[in-house]
Amino acid sequence: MARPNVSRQKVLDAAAELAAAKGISATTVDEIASAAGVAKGSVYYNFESKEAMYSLLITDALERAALRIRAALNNAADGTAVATVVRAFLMGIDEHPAAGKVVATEMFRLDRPWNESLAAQRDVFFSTLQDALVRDGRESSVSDAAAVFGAMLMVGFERVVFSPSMSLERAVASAAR
Amino acid sequence: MARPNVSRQKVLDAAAELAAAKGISATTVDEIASAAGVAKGSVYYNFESKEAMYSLLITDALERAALRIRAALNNAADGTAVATVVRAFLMGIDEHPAAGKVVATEMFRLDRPWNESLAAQRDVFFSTLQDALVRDGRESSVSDAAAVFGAMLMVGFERVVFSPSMSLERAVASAAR
DNA sequence: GTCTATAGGGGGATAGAC
DNA sequence: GTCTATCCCCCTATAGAC
Repeated sequence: MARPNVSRQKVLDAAAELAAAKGISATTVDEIASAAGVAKGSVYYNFESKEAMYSLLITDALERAALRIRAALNNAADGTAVATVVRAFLMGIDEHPAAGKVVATEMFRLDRPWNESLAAQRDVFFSTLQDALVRDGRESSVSDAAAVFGAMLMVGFERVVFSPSMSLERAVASAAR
Repeated sequence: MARPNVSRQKVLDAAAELAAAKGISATTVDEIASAAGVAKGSVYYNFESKEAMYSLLITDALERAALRIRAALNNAADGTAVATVVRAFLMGIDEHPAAGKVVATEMFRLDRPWNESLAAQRDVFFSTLQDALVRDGRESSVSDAAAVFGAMLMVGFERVVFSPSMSLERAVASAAR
C-alpha cells in the first residue's frame, strides 16, 4: 500500500463505528456514506457490496487479533501465558474498539454470510487459550477456555464503554484469573 | 392467563429463534409469520409492531433471569454464592437459549429502542455479582464482576451451541472460578 | 382471530456526468 | 475517484373480508 486510499479508510471507520452502536443490519449505506463524508457512489466504488465490506472488516479484525496474540505468546515468561494472551487481546480492543464490538456481537450468530471464517477464527482463539492454560499448569478443558474468552471479552468492553478509568493491568488481572 | 393465546406464543418463539440466528434487524416479520405457521396479519394482531415484540421478548427474558438468580442467591450456602448465581444463570439459558442469545447480542448496543431497560438490567446483574463475590470473600471490583459475567455468558453459549455434552456442573466450575 | 391484498417508504445497488 | 439521480425490490404496517 504505497498510497493508501483515504476515502476507503474513512468509509471503513464509519461503518465500524455505526455497526458497533446499532448492528450491521440496522446500519444503512446512506448513513455510512454520510458519516464518512462521501457520497454513496464512493462507497460502492471502494466496495463491491455492503456485505463484502463487513466481511472484510470482520476477517481483518480477527486476523490482526490472532497475529498480535501469537506474537505476544511467543515471548511470554513461564506462568504468564494466559495473562499475556488476555493483555494482547485487550490492547487490540483499545486500538479498535468498534471493530471488536462488531465481531463480538456477530460471534453468537449462525446464519450470517461471514460465519464460516468467524467460526474458524473462534476455534483458533479457543485452542490458543487452551495452550496458554496448559502452559500455566491450569485446567484446560473447552469450558475453561470459553470462560477466559468470555471474561476477557466482557472486561474489555466494560473498560472501553463504561469504565475507561480501569487500568489495563486491573483488567488483565480480573480476566486472566 | 386462564387461556393463553397459542398463536401469540408461537410467534414469540419463532421470533426468538430467528433473531438468535441472524439478529433482530435481519429477521423479517414475513419470516417470523411463516416460521410460526400464521399469517403476517396475525403477528400484527398480537403485537403492536416488530419493535414492541422484541422489546417484550428482551425485557421478559431479563426479568425472568433476575428473579431466578435472586431466588437462588437467597438460599446459597456460605462460600458458594458465585457458583449459585452462575448455576441459576446457566439453567436459564438451558431453558430458553434463543432468548438468551438475543439478549446477549444486544448487550453491547447503545442505539436501540430497548436499550434503557437493558442497561438497567445490566447494572442489576453486575451488582448482584459483586455481592456474591463479596459473600465468597473474593475480589469484587467492577472488572471482577464483568469477568464472571462474561465467563458465564460464553460458557453458557459454548455449552448450548457447540458442546451440548458439557455437564452443567463442569460449566459452573469453569465460569465461577 | 385469522386470513389476503396492498399501501407506502426505505434500502441496496447502478448509471453516467464530471 | 467522486458525485447526483434513479431503479426496483422488499420490508413494515394497514385495510378489510371472512
